[in-house]
Amino acid sequence: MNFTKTTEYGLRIMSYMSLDNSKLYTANDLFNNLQIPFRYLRKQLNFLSKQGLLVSIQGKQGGYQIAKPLHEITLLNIVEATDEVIPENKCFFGFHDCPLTEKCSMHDKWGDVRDATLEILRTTTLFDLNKEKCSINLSLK
Amino acid sequence: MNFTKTTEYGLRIMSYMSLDNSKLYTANDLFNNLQIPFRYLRKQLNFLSKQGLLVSIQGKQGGYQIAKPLHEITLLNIVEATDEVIPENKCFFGFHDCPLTEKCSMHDKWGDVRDATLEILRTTTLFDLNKEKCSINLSLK
DNA sequence: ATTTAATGATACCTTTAGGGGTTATTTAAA
DNA sequence: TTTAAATAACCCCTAAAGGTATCATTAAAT
Repeated sequence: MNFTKTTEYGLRIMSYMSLDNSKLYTANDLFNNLQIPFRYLRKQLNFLSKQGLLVSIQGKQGGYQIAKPLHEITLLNIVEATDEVIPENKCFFGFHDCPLTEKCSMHDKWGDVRDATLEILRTTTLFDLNKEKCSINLSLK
Repeated sequence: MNFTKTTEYGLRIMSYMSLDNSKLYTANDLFNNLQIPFRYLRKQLNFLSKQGLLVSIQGKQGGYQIAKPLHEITLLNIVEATDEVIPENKCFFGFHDCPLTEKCSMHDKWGDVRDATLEILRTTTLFDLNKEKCSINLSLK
């Protein structure tokens, strides 16, 4: 009942980099500021680049940068890139042939929660995160 | 962004057995009606018994039965028994030292979703599931 | 008493998420 | 043109979740 570490790291990386999306961040820089194991961070930066969320620049003075305008990247984009997203019609009890047309009490209740979750992920962009004061800086040691 | 299989199975088992909580269900019976691998099902029935959610009766004519009145078992009880409990104040970005007193936009938004999720799990009992028509039967092949 | 139909206990196997190590490749700067 | 600072690629290790196999124990029915 959580995001995977990979998704969590993905959200953390992208949100941190969105604080200044014109800047080129090195893996070392991110390692020093985020609480992510170095090798795993490297692997994931690579992955996020291949997914088109980051642009990577090789060589000396290289680094990573957010690939698109902040308002074009939603949290759902990040979650989808790093994990399987909850299918829209997933049965609460995990029956793969639970017909959505047949309503059980959990279908409705759970559907509401799932929809609310997805709605937030879908409508919140990296730009939105920084509109208001965000504690990302504060939350780092 | 899902329950674990173990939690999903737990919910499935308990909800199915709540259709008739006076009945003694054998592992074989449950295997024939739920879509859970037999050996794993056996292990989990054992586990749920130790957790006090089921009562097991050994020997010929034995089986499993829900341990308490249906209205005394919430979905959260089942989730907590089979998975790590969802922390109340978990930072969306997974920073373990993210201070809740400092508000970032995600803290509020995500907090609302998390609260709604927990509220449903906490307030829905096995009794509630069967108040309304439930498609559990229909969802089985 | 013996058989039989049930659960209990335990150890093992498999897959995958998370993490680590090493060597190549790129490119700006000396 | 060599060096240094960066990313890329590849392979391996570990722990935990999910799943399997086997044998022991219980207790009703014969």
